[in-house]
Amino acid sequence: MAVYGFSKQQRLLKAREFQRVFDQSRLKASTRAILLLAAANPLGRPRIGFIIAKKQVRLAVQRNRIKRIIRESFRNQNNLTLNYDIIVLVRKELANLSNQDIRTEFERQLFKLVRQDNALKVTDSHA
RNA sequence: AGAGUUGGCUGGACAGUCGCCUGAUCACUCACUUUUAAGCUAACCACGUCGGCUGCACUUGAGCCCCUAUAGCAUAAAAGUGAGUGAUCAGGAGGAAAGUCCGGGCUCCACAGGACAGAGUGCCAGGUAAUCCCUGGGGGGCGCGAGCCUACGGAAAGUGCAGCAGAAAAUAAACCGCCGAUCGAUCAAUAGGGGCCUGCCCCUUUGGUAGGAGGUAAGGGUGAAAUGGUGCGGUAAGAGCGCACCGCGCGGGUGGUAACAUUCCGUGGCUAGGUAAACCCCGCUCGGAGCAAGACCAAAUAGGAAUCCAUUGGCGUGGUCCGCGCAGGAUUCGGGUAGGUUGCUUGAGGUAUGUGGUGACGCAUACCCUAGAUGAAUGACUGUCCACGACAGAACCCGGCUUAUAGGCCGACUCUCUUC
Repeated sequence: MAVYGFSKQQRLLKAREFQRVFDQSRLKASTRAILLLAAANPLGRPRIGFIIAKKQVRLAVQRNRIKRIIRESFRNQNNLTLNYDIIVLVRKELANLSNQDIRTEFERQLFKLVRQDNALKVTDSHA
Protein backbone atom coordinates (compact mmCIF):
# COMPACT_ATOMS: atom_id res chain seq x y z
CA MET A 1 0.00 0.00 0.00
CA ALA A 2 2.76 2.41 0.94
CA VAL A 3 4.67 1.62 -2.18
CA TYR A 4 3.78 4.93 -3.79
CA GLY A 5 3.57 6.82 -0.53
CA PHE A 6 5.92 9.47 0.63
CA SER A 7 5.77 10.11 4.33
CA LYS A 8 8.20 11.72 6.72
CA GLN A 9 9.89 8.37 7.15
CA GLN A 10 11.30 8.75 3.67
CA ARG A 11 12.74 12.20 4.24
CA LEU A 12 15.77 13.56 5.97
CA LEU A 13 14.54 15.85 8.73
CA LYS A 14 17.38 16.78 11.01
CA ALA A 15 20.53 18.73 10.55
CA ARG A 16 22.45 15.84 12.07
CA GLU A 17 21.10 13.44 9.46
CA PHE A 18 22.26 15.75 6.71
CA GLN A 19 25.68 16.13 8.29
CA ARG A 20 26.06 12.36 8.53
CA VAL A 21 25.49 11.97 4.80
CA PHE A 22 28.12 14.58 4.04
CA ASP A 23 30.62 12.95 6.37
CA GLN A 24 30.03 9.35 5.32
CA SER A 25 28.98 9.62 1.70
CA ARG A 26 30.08 6.61 -0.33
CA LEU A 27 28.12 7.20 -3.54
CA LYS A 28 28.24 10.31 -5.67
CA ALA A 29 26.78 11.30 -9.04
CA SER A 30 26.87 14.73 -10.56
CA THR A 31 26.27 16.79 -13.68
CA ARG A 32 26.34 20.51 -14.33
CA ALA A 33 22.77 20.77 -13.07
CA ILE A 34 22.59 18.41 -10.10
CA LEU A 35 24.69 16.55 -7.53
CA LEU A 36 23.61 13.45 -5.57
CA LEU A 37 25.36 12.26 -2.42
CA ALA A 38 24.42 9.09 -0.56
CA ALA A 39 25.41 7.29 2.63
CA ALA A 40 24.18 3.88 3.77
CA ASN A 41 21.54 3.80 6.48
CA PRO A 42 20.39 0.86 8.63
CA LEU A 43 16.64 1.49 8.16
CA GLY A 44 16.07 -0.83 5.22
CA ARG A 45 14.63 1.94 3.06
CA PRO A 46 15.97 4.94 1.17
CA ARG A 47 15.51 8.50 2.43
CA ILE A 48 15.93 11.72 0.56
CA GLY A 49 16.73 15.33 1.42
CA PHE A 50 17.08 18.47 -0.63
CA ILE A 51 19.54 21.29 -0.61
CA ILE A 52 18.56 24.09 -2.95
CA ALA A 53 20.52 27.23 -2.19
CA LYS A 54 18.89 30.59 -2.65
CA LYS A 55 22.13 31.63 -4.29
CA GLN A 56 21.68 28.97 -6.96
CA VAL A 57 17.92 29.26 -7.54
CA ARG A 58 16.76 32.73 -6.65
CA LEU A 59 12.97 32.42 -6.86
CA ALA A 60 10.99 30.48 -4.28
CA VAL A 61 8.56 29.30 -6.94
CA GLN A 62 11.39 27.63 -8.85
CA ARG A 63 12.78 26.03 -5.72
CA ASN A 64 9.37 24.57 -4.88
CA ARG A 65 8.91 23.32 -8.42
CA ILE A 66 12.23 21.45 -8.45
CA LYS A 67 11.55 19.85 -5.09
CA ARG A 68 8.09 18.69 -6.09
CA ILE A 69 9.19 17.13 -9.34
CA ILE A 70 12.15 15.28 -7.87
CA ARG A 71 10.11 14.14 -4.89
CA GLU A 72 7.41 12.87 -7.21
CA SER A 73 9.97 10.93 -9.22
CA PHE A 74 11.56 9.49 -6.08
CA ARG A 75 8.12 8.47 -4.81
CA ASN A 76 7.44 6.46 -7.94
CA GLN A 77 10.67 4.43 -7.63
CA ASN A 78 8.79 1.55 -6.00
CA ASN A 79 11.40 -1.11 -6.75
CA LEU A 80 14.32 0.89 -5.45
CA THR A 81 16.41 -1.33 -3.18
CA LEU A 82 18.95 1.32 -2.33
CA ASN A 83 19.12 1.55 1.46
CA TYR A 84 20.79 4.89 1.49
CA ASP A 85 20.21 8.44 2.67
CA ILE A 86 20.39 10.58 -0.44
CA ILE A 87 20.99 14.33 -0.62
CA VAL A 88 20.08 16.21 -3.76
CA LEU A 89 22.11 19.35 -4.33
CA VAL A 90 20.64 21.55 -7.01
CA ARG A 91 22.71 23.84 -9.18
CA LYS A 92 21.77 26.87 -11.18
CA GLU A 93 21.16 25.19 -14.52
CA LEU A 94 18.36 22.96 -13.25
CA ALA A 95 15.95 25.87 -12.92
CA ASN A 96 16.11 26.44 -16.67
CA LEU A 97 14.91 22.92 -17.50
CA SER A 98 11.31 21.83 -18.06
CA ASN A 99 9.52 19.52 -15.64
CA GLN A 100 10.12 16.48 -17.84
CA ASP A 101 13.82 17.29 -18.24
CA ILE A 102 14.32 17.70 -14.51
CA ARG A 103 12.75 14.30 -13.98
CA THR A 104 14.92 12.46 -16.48
CA GLU A 105 18.02 14.27 -15.24
CA PHE A 106 17.33 13.13 -11.67
CA GLU A 107 16.44 9.55 -12.60
CA ARG A 108 19.56 9.15 -14.72
CA GLN A 109 21.75 10.16 -11.77
CA LEU A 110 19.78 7.97 -9.37
CA PHE A 111 20.44 4.89 -11.50
CA LYS A 112 24.07 5.84 -11.54
CA LEU A 113 24.02 5.52 -7.75
CA VAL A 114 22.39 2.09 -8.02
CA ARG A 115 25.14 0.86 -10.34
CA GLN A 116 27.81 2.19 -7.98
CA ASP A 117 26.10 0.39 -5.10
CA ASN A 118 26.05 -2.90 -7.02
CA ALA A 119 29.74 -2.54 -7.82
CA LEU A 120 30.52 -1.99 -4.15
CA LYS A 121 28.57 -5.08 -3.13
CA VAL A 122 30.58 -7.19 -5.59
CA THR A 123 33.93 -5.95 -4.25
CA ASP A 124 32.75 -6.43 -0.67
CA SER A 125 31.79 -10.05 -1.34
CA HIS A 126 35.20 -10.71 -2.93
CA ALA A 127 36.98 -9.27 0.06
C1' A B 1 -16.36 54.95 -34.82
C1' G B 2 -11.50 56.54 -33.30
C1' A B 3 -8.16 58.71 -29.63
C1' G B 4 -7.68 59.31 -24.48
C1' U B 5 -8.47 59.89 -18.87
C1' U B 6 -9.98 57.37 -14.57
C1' G B 7 -12.16 53.71 -10.86
C1' G B 8 -13.05 48.61 -9.84
C1' C B 9 -13.22 43.07 -10.60
C1' U B 10 -10.61 38.68 -12.34
C1' G B 11 -5.68 36.10 -12.46
C1' G B 12 -7.15 29.21 -17.07
C1' A B 13 -11.63 25.58 -16.84
C1' C B 14 -13.34 20.41 -16.40
C1' A B 15 -12.50 15.01 -15.64
C1' G B 16 -9.46 10.75 -14.09
C1' U B 17 -5.15 8.31 -11.48
C1' C B 18 -1.32 8.69 -7.77
C1' G B 19 0.59 11.66 -3.61
C1' C B 20 1.57 15.78 0.59
C1' C B 21 -0.17 18.90 5.16
C1' U B 22 -4.06 20.07 8.84
C1' G B 23 -8.71 19.04 11.28
C1' A B 24 -13.02 15.81 12.61
C1' U B 25 -15.00 10.75 13.27
C1' C B 26 -14.13 5.45 13.60
C1' A B 27 -10.82 1.07 14.16
C1' C B 28 -6.17 -1.07 15.82
C1' U B 29 -1.31 -0.77 18.45
C1' C B 30 1.82 1.41 22.22
C1' A B 31 2.82 4.58 26.58
C1' C B 32 1.11 7.15 30.96
C1' U B 33 -2.68 8.31 34.78
C1' U B 34 -7.05 7.00 37.62
C1' U B 35 -10.66 3.45 39.22
C1' U B 36 -12.18 -1.56 39.86
C1' A B 37 -11.21 -6.81 40.13
C1' A B 38 -8.65 -11.04 41.49
C1' G B 39 -3.45 -12.45 42.77
C1' C B 40 1.73 -12.74 44.73
C1' U B 41 5.37 -11.04 48.54
C1' A B 42 6.59 -11.37 55.95
C1' A B 43 11.29 -16.11 52.30
C1' C B 44 16.62 -15.67 51.19
C1' C B 45 21.27 -12.75 51.27
C1' A B 46 23.95 -8.57 53.23
C1' C B 47 24.30 -4.65 56.77
C1' G B 48 23.13 -1.87 61.46
C1' U B 49 22.64 -2.68 67.08
C1' C B 50 18.34 1.84 70.58
C1' G B 51 15.97 -2.14 73.04
C1' G B 52 14.26 -7.39 74.04
C1' C B 53 14.91 -12.76 73.95
C1' U B 54 17.97 -17.25 73.27
C1' G B 55 22.37 -19.00 74.55
C1' C B 56 28.01 -19.29 74.55
C1' A B 57 31.61 -16.78 76.79
C1' C B 58 33.13 -12.95 80.59
C1' U B 59 33.15 -8.91 76.84
C1' U B 60 32.95 -8.73 72.64
C1' G B 61 30.79 -11.70 69.09
C1' A B 62 26.49 -15.23 66.99
C1' G B 63 21.02 -16.24 66.00
C1' C B 64 16.01 -14.42 66.30
C1' C B 65 12.65 -10.53 67.36
C1' C B 66 12.83 -5.42 66.84
C1' C B 67 9.33 -2.95 60.82
C1' U B 68 5.94 -2.71 57.53
C1' A B 69 -0.12 -5.73 53.47
C1' U B 70 -3.33 1.63 54.68
C1' A B 71 3.19 -1.20 51.43
C1' G B 72 5.51 -3.14 47.13
C1' C B 73 5.18 -6.08 42.65
C1' A B 74 3.27 -7.72 38.28
C1' U B 75 -1.86 -9.02 35.62
C1' A B 76 -6.79 -7.96 33.51
C1' A B 77 -10.89 -4.65 32.40
C1' A B 78 -12.99 0.29 31.92
C1' A B 79 -12.37 5.57 31.37
C1' G B 80 -9.22 9.69 30.15
C1' U B 81 -4.77 11.85 27.91
C1' G B 82 -0.80 11.52 24.34
C1' A B 83 1.77 9.20 20.14
C1' G B 84 1.72 6.01 15.75
C1' U B 85 -0.81 3.31 11.66
C1' G B 86 -5.14 2.64 8.56
C1' A B 87 -10.13 4.10 6.57
C1' U B 88 -13.87 7.93 5.48
C1' C B 89 -15.12 13.04 5.14
C1' A B 90 -13.81 18.39 5.02
C1' G B 91 -10.30 22.28 4.04
C1' G B 92 -5.47 23.74 1.96
C1' A B 93 -1.01 30.33 -1.20
C1' G B 94 -1.36 35.92 -3.50
C1' G B 95 -3.10 40.45 -5.76
C1' A B 96 0.92 41.44 -5.12
C1' A B 97 2.22 36.05 -0.59
C1' A B 98 7.61 40.10 -3.09
C1' G B 99 10.73 44.66 -1.59
C1' U B 100 11.11 45.12 3.99
C1' C B 101 10.07 51.35 2.83
C1' C B 102 6.50 53.42 6.72
C1' G B 103 2.59 52.75 10.70
C1' G B 104 0.37 49.71 14.55
C1' G B 105 -0.91 45.16 17.58
C1' C B 106 1.76 41.33 20.41
C1' U B 107 6.37 39.81 23.38
C1' C B 108 10.77 40.70 26.22
C1' C B 109 14.42 44.28 28.17
C1' A B 110 15.16 49.20 30.10
C1' C B 111 12.11 52.57 32.31
C1' A B 112 8.03 55.17 33.33
C1' G B 113 10.87 62.35 34.84
C1' G B 114 13.72 66.30 32.41
C1' A B 115 17.48 68.14 29.01
C1' C B 116 20.78 67.55 24.91
C1' A B 117 22.23 64.96 20.69
C1' G B 118 20.34 62.19 16.61
C1' A B 119 16.57 60.64 13.19
C1' G B 120 12.04 61.58 10.85
C1' U B 121 8.37 64.94 9.29
C1' G B 122 6.50 69.82 7.14
C1' C B 123 -0.08 74.17 2.87
C1' C B 124 -5.15 73.41 5.59
C1' A B 125 -9.17 70.39 7.50
C1' G B 126 -10.86 65.58 8.28
C1' G B 127 -10.49 59.85 8.54
C1' U B 128 -8.00 56.09 11.48
C1' A B 129 -5.42 51.84 16.42
C1' A B 130 -1.62 54.62 13.82
C1' U B 131 1.22 56.64 9.71
C1' C B 132 5.60 59.41 5.64
C1' C B 133 -1.11 56.51 4.27
C1' C B 134 -6.15 57.85 2.58
C1' U B 135 -10.22 61.55 1.61
C1' G B 136 -11.84 66.55 0.74
C1' G B 137 -10.11 71.54 0.03
C1' G B 138 -6.29 75.63 -1.12
C1' G B 139 -1.67 77.48 -3.77
C1' G B 140 1.74 76.48 -8.01
C1' G B 141 2.88 73.85 -12.76
C1' C B 142 1.29 70.84 -17.32
C1' G B 143 -2.73 69.46 -20.75
C1' C B 144 -7.87 71.85 -25.91
C1' G B 145 -10.26 68.70 -22.17
C1' A B 146 -11.59 64.51 -18.83
C1' G B 147 -7.56 64.87 -15.71
C1' C B 148 -2.32 64.55 -14.05
C1' C B 149 2.08 66.25 -11.13
C1' U B 150 3.57 68.84 -6.64
C1' A B 151 9.58 67.67 -0.58
C1' C B 152 4.08 73.07 -0.75
C1' G B 153 7.01 75.99 6.82
C1' G B 154 10.92 80.11 7.25
C1' A B 155 15.53 83.70 2.59
C1' A B 156 13.87 91.74 6.63
C1' A B 157 18.11 85.62 12.70
C1' G B 158 22.85 84.31 10.87
C1' U B 159 26.60 81.65 7.71
C1' G B 160 27.65 79.79 2.95
C1' C B 161 27.23 78.87 -2.48
C1' A B 162 26.50 80.25 -7.85
C1' G B 163 30.55 76.43 -13.33
C1' C B 164 30.41 78.58 -18.46
C1' A B 165 29.06 83.06 -20.62
C1' G B 166 28.89 88.10 -19.35
C1' A B 167 31.32 94.67 -17.98
C1' A B 168 28.91 93.07 -13.64
C1' A B 169 26.04 87.31 -9.90
C1' A B 170 24.24 90.50 -4.60
C1' U B 171 25.77 95.31 -3.51
C1' A B 172 25.55 97.59 -6.03
C1' A B 173 28.64 98.12 -10.24
C1' A B 174 29.52 100.37 -15.65
C1' C B 175 32.14 97.12 -21.35
C1' C B 176 29.91 99.19 -25.72
C1' G B 177 26.54 103.05 -25.97
C1' C B 178 23.98 107.95 -24.66
C1' C B 179 24.93 112.77 -22.41
C1' G B 180 28.60 115.90 -21.08
C1' A B 181 25.14 120.84 -17.95
C1' U B 182 29.48 122.84 -14.84
C1' C B 183 35.60 123.04 -16.77
C1' G B 184 39.49 124.81 -19.63
C1' A B 185 41.50 124.38 -25.18
C1' U B 186 40.48 125.53 -30.24
C1' C B 187 37.67 127.21 -34.71
C1' A B 188 33.85 130.18 -36.74
C1' A B 189 30.02 133.72 -36.76
C1' U B 190 27.22 137.82 -36.10
C1' A B 191 25.84 141.20 -32.45
C1' G B 192 27.50 144.24 -28.38
C1' G B 193 31.46 146.60 -25.60
C1' G B 194 36.58 148.10 -24.98
C1' G B 195 41.81 149.12 -26.48
C1' C B 196 45.18 151.21 -29.65
C1' C B 197 49.90 150.43 -33.50
C1' U B 198 43.37 151.17 -37.91
C1' G B 199 43.26 146.08 -38.87
C1' C B 200 44.45 143.58 -35.47
C1' C B 201 43.83 142.28 -30.18
C1' C B 202 40.79 141.46 -25.69
C1' C B 203 35.99 140.53 -23.18
C1' U B 204 30.83 138.95 -23.43
C1' U B 205 27.17 136.02 -26.38
C1' U B 206 25.91 131.99 -29.85
C1' G B 207 27.28 127.61 -32.60
C1' G B 208 30.79 123.69 -33.88
C1' U B 209 35.21 120.34 -33.01
C1' A B 210 38.38 117.16 -30.08
C1' G B 211 38.97 116.33 -24.79
C1' G B 212 37.12 115.90 -19.95
C1' A B 213 36.06 115.54 -13.73
C1' G B 214 31.59 113.42 -14.10
C1' G B 215 26.17 112.03 -15.12
C1' U B 216 23.11 107.85 -16.89
C1' A B 217 20.82 102.67 -16.63
C1' A B 218 16.58 104.05 -22.00
C1' G B 219 19.26 100.64 -25.77
C1' G B 220 23.10 96.39 -27.08
C1' G B 221 25.06 91.74 -25.89
C1' U B 222 25.53 87.11 -21.81
C1' G B 223 22.88 83.98 -18.72
C1' A B 224 18.50 79.64 -15.46
C1' A B 225 18.45 84.40 -13.09
C1' A B 226 20.54 91.38 -14.31
C1' U B 227 17.23 95.20 -9.08
C1' G B 228 9.02 95.74 -11.88
C1' G B 229 6.17 96.26 -17.28
C1' U B 230 3.75 99.58 -21.14
C1' G B 231 2.75 104.54 -22.55
C1' C B 232 3.01 109.80 -21.89
C1' G B 233 5.40 113.74 -19.63
C1' G B 234 10.19 115.12 -18.25
C1' U B 235 15.67 115.71 -19.03
C1' A B 236 21.99 117.51 -21.26
C1' A B 237 21.06 112.31 -21.64
C1' G B 238 18.27 109.49 -18.61
C1' A B 239 15.86 107.41 -14.51
C1' G B 240 9.15 105.75 -10.39
C1' C B 241 11.90 111.63 -11.31
C1' G B 242 6.27 112.61 -12.07
C1' C B 243 1.49 110.73 -13.94
C1' A B 244 -2.10 106.78 -15.99
C1' C B 245 -3.00 101.59 -16.39
C1' C B 246 -1.07 96.69 -15.06
C1' G B 247 1.96 94.02 -11.44
C1' C B 248 4.00 93.78 -6.29
C1' G B 249 4.39 94.62 -0.82
C1' C B 250 1.94 96.21 3.78
C1' G B 251 -2.55 97.39 6.79
C1' G B 252 -7.81 96.96 7.17
C1' G B 253 -12.62 95.06 5.63
C1' U B 254 -15.39 90.91 3.57
C1' G B 255 -15.99 85.41 2.54
C1' G B 256 -14.12 80.72 4.49
C1' U B 257 -13.37 76.08 10.54
C1' A B 258 -8.64 76.84 8.08
C1' A B 259 -4.98 76.91 4.17
C1' C B 260 -6.37 80.86 1.26
C1' A B 261 -9.24 84.17 -1.83
C1' U B 262 -10.75 89.18 -2.83
C1' U B 263 -14.28 92.93 -9.14
C1' C B 264 -13.60 96.08 -1.74
C1' C B 265 -10.93 100.33 0.95
C1' G B 266 -6.43 102.55 2.30
C1' U B 267 -1.26 102.91 1.82
C1' G B 268 4.14 102.39 -0.02
C1' G B 269 7.14 104.58 -5.65
C1' C B 270 8.84 99.56 -5.48
C1' U B 271 12.05 98.74 -0.75
C1' A B 272 12.75 92.88 0.38
C1' G B 273 16.91 88.55 -6.25
C1' G B 274 17.91 82.81 -6.22
C1' U B 275 19.24 78.49 -3.39
C1' A B 276 16.88 75.51 2.94
C1' A B 277 16.48 66.87 -0.89
C1' A B 278 23.38 73.73 1.64
C1' C B 279 24.32 74.54 6.96
C1' C B 280 20.61 76.52 9.76
C1' C B 281 15.89 78.45 12.38
C1' C B 282 10.75 77.13 13.78
C1' G B 283 6.58 73.62 14.81
C1' C B 284 5.35 68.46 15.53
C1' U B 285 6.72 63.04 16.26
C1' C B 286 10.15 59.25 18.02
C1' G B 287 13.16 54.31 24.35
C1' G B 288 15.50 49.56 22.34
C1' A B 289 15.13 44.80 20.22
C1' G B 290 12.25 41.46 17.59
C1' C B 291 8.15 35.16 16.84
C1' A B 292 15.41 32.83 15.80
C1' A B 293 10.32 37.78 20.47
C1' G B 294 8.79 35.12 24.61
C1' A B 295 6.72 30.86 27.77
C1' C B 296 6.84 25.57 29.21
C1' C B 297 8.81 20.28 29.37
C1' A B 298 13.57 18.31 29.28
C1' A B 299 17.76 13.11 27.73
C1' A B 300 23.05 12.30 27.70
C1' U B 301 27.74 14.49 29.20
C1' A B 302 30.40 17.98 32.10
C1' G B 303 30.19 21.27 36.01
C1' G B 304 27.50 23.71 40.50
C1' A B 305 24.65 23.81 45.30
C1' A B 306 22.42 21.41 49.62
C1' U B 307 21.79 17.20 52.87
C1' C B 308 23.38 12.55 54.54
C1' C B 309 27.11 8.51 54.78
C1' A B 310 32.25 7.20 55.37
C1' U B 311 35.39 9.90 58.19
C1' U B 312 39.06 3.08 59.73
C1' G B 313 42.38 4.20 55.91
C1' G B 314 44.46 8.13 51.39
C1' C B 315 46.37 13.41 50.16
C1' G B 316 47.14 18.51 52.23
C1' U B 317 47.67 21.57 56.83
C1' G B 318 50.82 19.81 61.24
C1' G B 319 56.14 17.74 65.56
C1' U B 320 51.57 14.66 67.14
C1' C B 321 46.27 14.33 68.15
C1' C B 322 41.62 16.73 67.50
C1' G B 323 39.81 19.73 63.81
C1' C B 324 39.51 21.72 58.92
C1' G B 325 40.05 21.29 53.52
C1' C B 326 40.43 17.99 49.04
C1' A B 327 39.39 13.52 46.74
C1' G B 328 35.04 9.16 47.61
C1' G B 329 29.62 7.19 47.89
C1' A B 330 24.19 8.14 48.00
C1' U B 331 19.96 11.29 47.51
C1' U B 332 17.79 15.82 46.19
C1' C B 333 17.69 20.60 43.83
C1' G B 334 18.25 24.59 40.46
C1' G B 335 20.51 26.54 35.83
C1' G B 336 20.68 24.62 31.03
C1' U B 337 22.30 22.01 25.63
C1' A B 338 20.22 18.50 21.90
C1' G B 339 15.21 17.57 21.18
C1' G B 340 10.00 18.52 21.95
C1' U B 341 5.48 21.52 23.16
C1' U B 342 3.50 26.33 22.86
C1' G B 343 3.25 31.28 20.86
C1' C B 344 -0.04 29.91 15.83
C1' U B 345 -4.31 31.81 13.91
C1' U B 346 -11.26 34.60 15.93
C1' G B 347 -9.02 39.05 13.79
C1' A B 348 -8.49 47.14 14.11
C1' G B 349 -11.83 39.46 10.46
C1' G B 350 -15.08 38.80 6.27
C1' U B 351 -20.15 38.94 3.61
C1' A B 352 -25.02 41.08 3.14
C1' U B 353 -28.56 44.79 4.36
C1' G B 354 -29.80 49.41 6.47
C1' U B 355 -28.09 54.14 7.91
C1' G B 356 -24.93 59.05 8.70
C1' G B 357 -21.22 61.65 5.69
C1' U B 358 -19.34 65.22 -0.77
C1' G B 359 -15.66 61.41 0.55
C1' A B 360 -11.86 58.58 3.27
C1' C B 361 -14.76 56.26 6.88
C1' G B 362 -18.22 55.55 11.05
C1' C B 363 -22.59 53.11 13.32
C1' A B 364 -26.43 49.17 13.75
C1' U B 365 -28.36 44.23 12.71
C1' A B 366 -27.93 39.30 10.76
C1' C B 367 -24.92 35.40 9.02
C1' C B 368 -20.04 32.95 8.30
C1' C B 369 -15.11 30.65 10.30
C1' U B 370 -11.82 30.86 5.45
C1' A B 371 -3.88 27.54 5.15
C1' G B 372 -1.02 27.03 9.65
C1' A B 373 3.78 24.14 7.32
C1' U B 374 8.78 23.94 10.39
C1' G B 375 14.94 20.19 5.94
C1' A B 376 9.30 23.39 5.69
C1' A B 377 2.49 20.72 2.80
C1' U B 378 -0.89 23.23 -0.83
C1' G B 379 1.53 18.91 -6.02
C1' A B 380 2.66 15.45 -10.38
C1' C B 381 0.97 12.93 -14.67
C1' U B 382 -2.80 11.96 -18.49
C1' G B 383 -7.01 13.58 -21.44
C1' U B 384 -10.55 17.39 -23.35
C1' C B 385 -11.59 22.68 -24.22
C1' C B 386 -10.42 27.90 -24.95
C1' A B 387 -8.92 33.72 -25.14
C1' C B 388 -2.98 28.91 -25.00
C1' G B 389 -2.16 31.04 -19.20
C1' A B 390 1.99 36.77 -17.00
C1' C B 391 4.36 38.24 -12.41
C1' A B 392 5.17 35.04 -8.90
C1' G B 393 4.99 30.85 -3.07
C1' A B 394 2.22 32.13 3.29
C1' A B 395 6.33 31.56 7.77
C1' C B 396 3.37 35.93 14.36
C1' C B 397 -0.78 39.11 12.65
C1' C B 398 -3.00 43.53 10.56
C1' G B 399 -3.21 48.80 7.81
C1' G B 400 -0.56 51.34 3.88
C1' C B 401 3.23 52.46 0.18
C1' U B 402 6.51 50.82 -3.73
C1' U B 403 7.90 47.47 -7.46
C1' A B 404 6.60 43.05 -11.08
C1' U B 405 2.43 41.38 -14.05
C1' A B 406 -0.09 37.51 -20.28
C1' G B 407 -4.64 38.54 -20.89
C1' G B 408 -10.08 39.13 -19.91
C1' C B 409 -14.55 41.79 -17.90
C1' C B 410 -17.51 46.05 -15.97
C1' G B 411 -18.49 51.32 -14.87
C1' A B 412 -17.81 56.82 -15.19
C1' C B 413 -15.91 60.86 -18.01
C1' U B 414 -13.24 63.95 -22.08
C1' C B 415 -11.87 65.28 -27.18
C1' U B 416 -12.39 64.55 -32.56
C1' C B 417 -15.17 62.74 -36.73
C1' U B 418 -19.72 60.67 -39.09
C1' U B 419 -25.18 60.06 -39.25
C1' C B 420 -29.97 61.69 -37.55
